Amino acid sequence: MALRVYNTLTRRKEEFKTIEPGRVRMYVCGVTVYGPAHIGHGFMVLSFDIIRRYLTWLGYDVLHAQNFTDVDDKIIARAAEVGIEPIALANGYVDEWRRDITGLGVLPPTIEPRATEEIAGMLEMIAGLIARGLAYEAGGDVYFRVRAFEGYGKLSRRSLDDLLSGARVEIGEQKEDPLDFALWKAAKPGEVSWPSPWGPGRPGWHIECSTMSLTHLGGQLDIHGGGTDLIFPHHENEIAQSEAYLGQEPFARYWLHNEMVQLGGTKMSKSLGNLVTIRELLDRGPDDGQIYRFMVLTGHYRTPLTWSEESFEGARRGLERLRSGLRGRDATAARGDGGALAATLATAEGDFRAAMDDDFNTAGALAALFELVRAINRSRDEGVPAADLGAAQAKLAELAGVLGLQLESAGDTARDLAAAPFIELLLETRAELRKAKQFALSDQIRDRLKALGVEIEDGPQGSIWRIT
RNA sequence: GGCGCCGUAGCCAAGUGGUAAGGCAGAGGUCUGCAAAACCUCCACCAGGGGUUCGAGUCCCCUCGGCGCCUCCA
Repeated sequence: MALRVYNTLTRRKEEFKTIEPGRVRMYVCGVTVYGPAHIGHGFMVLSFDIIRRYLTWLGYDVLHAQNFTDVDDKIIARAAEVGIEPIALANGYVDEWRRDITGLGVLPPTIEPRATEEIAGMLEMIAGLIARGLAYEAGGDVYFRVRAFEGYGKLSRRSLDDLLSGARVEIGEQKEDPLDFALWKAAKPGEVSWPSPWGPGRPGWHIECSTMSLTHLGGQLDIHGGGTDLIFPHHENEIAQSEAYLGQEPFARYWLHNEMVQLGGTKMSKSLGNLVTIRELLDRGPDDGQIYRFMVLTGHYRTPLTWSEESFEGARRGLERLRSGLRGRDATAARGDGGALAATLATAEGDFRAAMDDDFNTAGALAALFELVRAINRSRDEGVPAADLGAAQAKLAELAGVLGLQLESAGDTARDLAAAPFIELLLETRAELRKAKQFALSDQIRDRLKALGVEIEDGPQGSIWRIT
């Protein structure tokens, strides 16, 4: 079974084949850093983090570039409001962004280019487009000549006539055609700017992604990702610039787009102001980043995610249940055999992979993991040998890790190692007390340990404990 | 208006044409000194109406409802 991905360009699922064997070049449009990131951005980075992790697990060497747009109209406007330099404002939100996505457990991209550090490459590309007759200078601005690029509209499935009705020309712009878009914008007096052959100015929004993917990923891409709201005009324009400049197509073999997060019936966005920031989410609890990831996993990246406290709480409980599979790793007396468990293990991994191979069907992958959890828990109750149980638990943790879920609590790995023998001692003592029907004392031990963050659960094979 | 997406149980949600995964919540049961957890069992006329087909949640058309994009957007 091979991986199949939904390609926005063709509007169908296609078998995934890389340009270079074993290597994936993936460029994902990042964010404009002029405000705090919200959970819609979180959905985007989580979606592509999961895709990246899965590709890596399949054995691909994944080059993952994700940019920061750190100069544009909104940044300049916001900086003026706050009274600081645009670059300083952008820097602050870049730092905040990195903290936020770390809190979501997202792997840092391989390459994180910033627009302001790539000006030279953009100038070269713009000059090249002018030389090819696909762009022109007008009053210090440079525009892309849309009608000179034959394939314009192929990603968003729009005709030039459709576009014309919605096109608009800002005052002061000297476009040849309303459809043309800016590659370079002349600086207004006092604005942050870079020197160029056409006078001081700054890059247009779209050119940065074309340049950075060319510079850092070497031209043609395997995957180009981003939110659906970027299909038009951003990605359409990137295609025009890149294919015109490179003289080859496709710019990207697979265009992957995540849907939008909904809040209160409409899209969550900065301009509408109806948003929950990632910071707010993470500040609520140390585990809320993982819970949000679980919530994302229960749906699909191409289906809108509706945020509600109710579904978030459902995700919290679901994640807890998934984690129940890792409880009581060493508490099993050898009894029974692990044959059934081993069989489920193989089935579950196969189901997991089949689901993920089908355009990253994470909900289906989770279902396979729950199947495994149930088998593990049943086996633990039955008293399967520790080695069989451990193998199944290791596989569960591995597959969950492919989705970016950390099932072991921090305490399972490091913090409690030193305390473990003492906790075991207390459990043995308590077992004696219970045998002697000294329930007041045994309950006291349970309560006191719980207050210290150690939860005891009595089961048919003895008691197990875990750090909460 | 143009280009698209979606409508599956109280909630979230998957679903290659062959009588519906999974999670949460709920009901009953097992285990247990108690608690918690776990385990077992139960819980869907797939928005509505036509059509194609031996057979449709799945394909086609229409209606109703929700959403996105149409040069700020993840």
